[in-house]
Amino acid sequence: MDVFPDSRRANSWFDRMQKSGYRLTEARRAVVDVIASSDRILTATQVFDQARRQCDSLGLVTVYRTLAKLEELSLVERVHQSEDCHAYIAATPDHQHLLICQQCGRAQFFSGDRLEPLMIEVAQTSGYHISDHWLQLFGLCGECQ
Amino acid sequence: MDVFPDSRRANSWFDRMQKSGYRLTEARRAVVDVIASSDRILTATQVFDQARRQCDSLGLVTVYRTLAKLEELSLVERVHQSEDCHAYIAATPDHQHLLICQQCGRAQFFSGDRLEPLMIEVAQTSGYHISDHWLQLFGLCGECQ
DNA sequence: GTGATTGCAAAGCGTTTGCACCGTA
DNA sequence: TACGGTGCAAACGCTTTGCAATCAC
Repeated sequence: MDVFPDSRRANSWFDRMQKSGYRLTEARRAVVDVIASSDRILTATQVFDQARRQCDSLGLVTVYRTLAKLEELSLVERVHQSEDCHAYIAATPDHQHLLICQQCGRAQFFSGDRLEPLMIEVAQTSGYHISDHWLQLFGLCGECQ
Repeated sequence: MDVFPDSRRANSWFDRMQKSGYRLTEARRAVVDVIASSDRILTATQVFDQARRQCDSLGLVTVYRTLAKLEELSLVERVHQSEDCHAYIAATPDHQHLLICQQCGRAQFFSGDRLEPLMIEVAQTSGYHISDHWLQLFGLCGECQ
């Protein structure tokens, strides 16, 4: 299911964090383990609930602070949906786009959009200088159909 | 700049609201006038500040309630950006995509994406049933470059 | 040892709700 | 006149901050 074996991704994140000067605490390990191994988008509270099984002294505040650091290191990205913009998912190193199951939150990245021609056309007709784009697909995953 | 002359759009919204059983009050007129005539994305507070010039008894609560009704009638849609998901803009009747200036919030819709082939391909490789898509471009408008 | 990290409690922010008064239809 | 709409104040939920205790390095 996951391209990245769970523990391997978590370990690579620990490395990155340590190299960036962050200490490895039990609380951070728990939070990282949860997000790095999840194939679904998760809210801070969902991360908290799951990570608490592994570190029962964990506070919600630490989840927020760890998420902020992971986002800063581009290891995690925030996911926007029409009603809810408070979910997170493990990021891909290259700029890819998300496909999200609206029922269970299972998500995967895809690439291969050919938006360049459209972006050039829109830039010309609008006079805007376009620097970024966002593409996201929504639907139902195999198990939720 | 606007496809739709400001007052004409506002008036068509008043019609729609009245036909849906909503009363036309001074407060609603002020809120509608602001959003219908703006070529920028606006937060509830920005709508409030601008509409208050026209209706000085206006409360922020009424702005939220009016925005909810306009959204329900598909006259207004919520705009998401990476950091901020609290803006609104006059909607287009057909499903189009947004181009937003990251500096001033000026925005315009565009059409002509050719995402069908990509969506079919992603659906096949992922096993998802895709029902919706989101495309948004970000950059700087002519005046902000 | 020392400075980063933690959890708690409290504050902050945008948004929603309860309610009595007001104004449209 | 009836009842939908209003503004105020208070409540709400999520997130951030202040702080003293704790723990990784």
